[in-house]
Order: sequence, then C-alpha cells, then structure tokens
Amino acid sequence: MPQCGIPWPVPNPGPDRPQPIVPMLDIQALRQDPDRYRKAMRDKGYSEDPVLRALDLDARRRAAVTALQEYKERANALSREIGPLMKEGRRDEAESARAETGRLKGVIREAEDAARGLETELERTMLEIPNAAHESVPVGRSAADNAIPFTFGSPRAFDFDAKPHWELIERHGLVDFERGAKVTGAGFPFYVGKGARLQRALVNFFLDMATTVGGYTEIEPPVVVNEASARGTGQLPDKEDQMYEVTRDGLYAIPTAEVPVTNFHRDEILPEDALPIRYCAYTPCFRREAGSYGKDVRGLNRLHQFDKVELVQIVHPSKSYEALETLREDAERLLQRLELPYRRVVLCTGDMGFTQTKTYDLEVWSGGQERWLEVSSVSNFESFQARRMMIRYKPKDGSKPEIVHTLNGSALALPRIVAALLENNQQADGSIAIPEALRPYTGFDRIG
RNA sequence: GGAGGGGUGGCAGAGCGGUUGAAUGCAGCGGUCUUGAAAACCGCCGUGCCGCAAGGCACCGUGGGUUCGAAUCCCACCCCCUCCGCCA
Repeated sequence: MPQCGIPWPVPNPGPDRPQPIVPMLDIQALRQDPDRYRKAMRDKGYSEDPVLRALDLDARRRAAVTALQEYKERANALSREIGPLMKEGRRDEAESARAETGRLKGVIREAEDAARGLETELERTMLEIPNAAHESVPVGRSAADNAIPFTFGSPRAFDFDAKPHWELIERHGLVDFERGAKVTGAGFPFYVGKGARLQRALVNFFLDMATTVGGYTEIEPPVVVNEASARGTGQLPDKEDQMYEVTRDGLYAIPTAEVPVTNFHRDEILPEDALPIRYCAYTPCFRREAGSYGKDVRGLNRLHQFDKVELVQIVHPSKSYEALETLREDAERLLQRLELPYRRVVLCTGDMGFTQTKTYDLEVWSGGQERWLEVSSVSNFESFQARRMMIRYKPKDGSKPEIVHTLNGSALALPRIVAALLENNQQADGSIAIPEALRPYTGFDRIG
C-alpha cells in the first residue's frame, strides 16, 4: 500500500490506451495571453511564428467546428422526427425527412474533414511551442548566461599529480570497459569488486536518504515502457533517437526513471489530499547518446547504460515552486553528505529544455579532470507533462478536476558521482578514501 | 504459445437499434438532525469542445462499417483477466 493514500490497486488504468499526440500547452491559455507565449518563445531562442500560426489555425478551426455542429444539429433533429412519423403512418413526410438527412450526411462528412484537418494542423503547431520559463529564470542565450547562486566546498588543491578517474579505475580494477565493449558494446561497462560494491552503496545511500529525510515512497518500476508512456513524459514524438527500442514488442528502454514513475498515475484523477505525492526510484538508464563523441565521453563521463536514483513529485499547482526547492535540497543534501564540492546552476531561458519552466543543474567538481560534471537536473514542468498524461486531482470542494504539476530531479546519477569521488578523494599513494557517510554502506573506508 | 471471458461515469455495476449521456449502489459536495461525531434523511454530482448567452455538438477500449438513427449490429486492432503450457 503506497503511503500517499492513493487507491490501490488502481482500477482499470488501461495502460496502453493509444494516446493522441496531445499538445502540452493549453490552447485557451494561449488565446488569452498570446504575448506571454511570444515572449517565452523569444526567451528560449525560438521563433515566435508558431504562436501566430496557432492563433490563426485556432480561429479557423472554431469557425469550422461551429459550421459542422450546425449541420449535425439539423440532421439530428430530422432523424428524431422519423421514428414518430413512421408510427403515425405519415410515410411521405418520413421519406422526405429521410432523404434530407441523407443529403446532409455528405455535407457533414466534408465539414468534418475540414475541421479535422485544421485540428490536426493546430495540434502539430502547438507541439512546436515550448513551455514558458518561470519569471525567476534569467533570460539568456547559452550556458554562459546561466546563474550560479551557490557553491558548496571548494576544489581540492592537490600536492601531487591528480589522476583522472579512468586511470584510478584501471589501477584498482573497479570498472571493466573492455569486457563491457566485448559483451555488449562501448558505453556498457562492468563494475567489478569494490567498484560494484561502491555502486550498490551509493544506490542504497541515496534511496535511504530519500525515503527517510526526504519522505519519498520507494518505487521499483519497469525499465522498459510502452509508447503511450514515452509520449506522456515527452520522449516521443521527437526524441526517439535517444532511446533504445524493442521494436518487436513496441517497447522502449527507459532513458530515466522519470518516464515510468511519472506515468504511474497517467490517466488518473487523484484525491486532493493525496498531494503532494513523492516517489523515489532506482533504475538503470539507457541512452543511445547518438552523435555525442569527443573527450567528455571518456571513462564514466558518458555511458549508454548508467544507474540513477530519481525523485518525482506530483503536486498541487499552487505548490510546485516550493516543491522545486525541496527537490533541489533533497539532491544537494546528498552531495553535501558525500563532501563533494558542487555548484548550483540556474539554467537561463536559452539553455533550458523545451518542457521545463525552471531547471537547476547541480554540477560536481571533478578534481582529476578539473571540470564540473552535471550530476543532477531538477526541474519543474508545471502542467506540461501532466496535461499530456491527464494526471488530475479532484479538489476537496467537489469542483472539477484540475491538472496537477509534475517535477523531477536526479538524486543522483551514479557514474559521475563515482568519477568525482575517486578523483577528489585520491591520495598521494594512489588509494582512495571513502567519505564518512558512505562507509556503513561500502563496508570499507578506502580503496587500495 | 493454446483456450475462454471481458473493456460503460471517481469506483462498482445495469443497459444490448430511437427522450439512455446512460439505471442502481458506493465515494464526493451541500443541507437537515446532533453538544460534537457517526447513523439517518433531503438535494447536487462525468468529460471535452463551440457559443456572450440560451443552447448545441461529441464521447460507453481504438479505428472503420451497416442504418434516417448505434453504448447497443458487423469488421479490424489494442488492452486486461482466468485456465493450460513454458519459464527466472
């Protein structure tokens, strides 16, 4: 029984109901305040053209729908008369009514095609409009314009030649990339011995922190999902290049636990007092990383399969920015306990994703490579995902269901944490110190 | 993989060609009663779209078809459940 007070099991969820590609934006919101969305497009670095096209299509669509409805109304009214007329024996009148509805049928079909065409085009256009950034997000064009409001710890000054983690890994036999490449392919490493134990320790530590201090309910989800779920969180229609696909069964290997966990409540109406819902989940994540090469893929920096603990929150729309801060703190606390220097980055409008309204990246300092590595991305999606997934809540006052807000964040992505841990904690003799907080989980206090 | 059964409102569950957008029960909301609560009783109570409104249109897994008219008939597909087989 989940602690969130959600009925269990969820009745009749219809897990693979074919979902139309519903726009993540509400056309009515767009209609009411087009300028807001035009500004949002500019801020995120997109052309505002789709907004203008959407408004035009919407106007034409509404006209077409109105016309269509009028034809249908006439046909329905006539149709209703036929039964009684037949009973009264007024055959001629019944026949002429029948002929007229027959004629209307053709007209209706044409009007339907017109309306449907406009609707499809509108939906397609709406999909080009990103979620508007929150007002607190700095406006900017690239990563150079991101804000860095907080830094924890400071990069360690080594009095010896600090090694990158791939050298440390090799020295201590923690990860076997070569055999991973043989057995599966590049980017699918084996973790071995203390390397494997370190993974398990981190996963357990993260989950324990999330479930105790954070108050998250632990979930172990499927690691492949169907198409409707991939749509729900926005991986489809246009990010399929990033996912491994099991074509025979129409399933996708998850790129993050966000996908199955957020879809857990797809097509549901939750009681208001079930909110906020907080889930944490450990899963492997699979990413094709098509088109990314170069030196940042060395070692553990970028893999096709990696482990991650993910946090997901489903909250009342008025509470999502509070929730964003707690989510961020839940992730930051882990870095602090691990004593890893990190910085908090607020992504500017131009650097953030299509679907987010505000995103914090947490970047850990990697002493051997002397660079910052992104280990967590914490985002508010407001209603963008929830609208697609039709996750709503039923207000306590009995009024109509409303769309919830969803958020998620990594806490944390393991490989880069391991990289930073090894690099920052390496000693002159080549051994590696395990931070205090992790020792109960590893069962050893140093490697080598 | 084989054989059956089934998908209807927040949930359960009727309906199987024409005032059925859909009985009934539960849940929810409002009220009466009560010191308070429970119980009982009364009322309200699906969603989306078009419209200033009145009102209209659509939706009973999805898509198509038959019909003047379909939740109800036909076809295809998807999903769920049960049993058998296989299996960690």
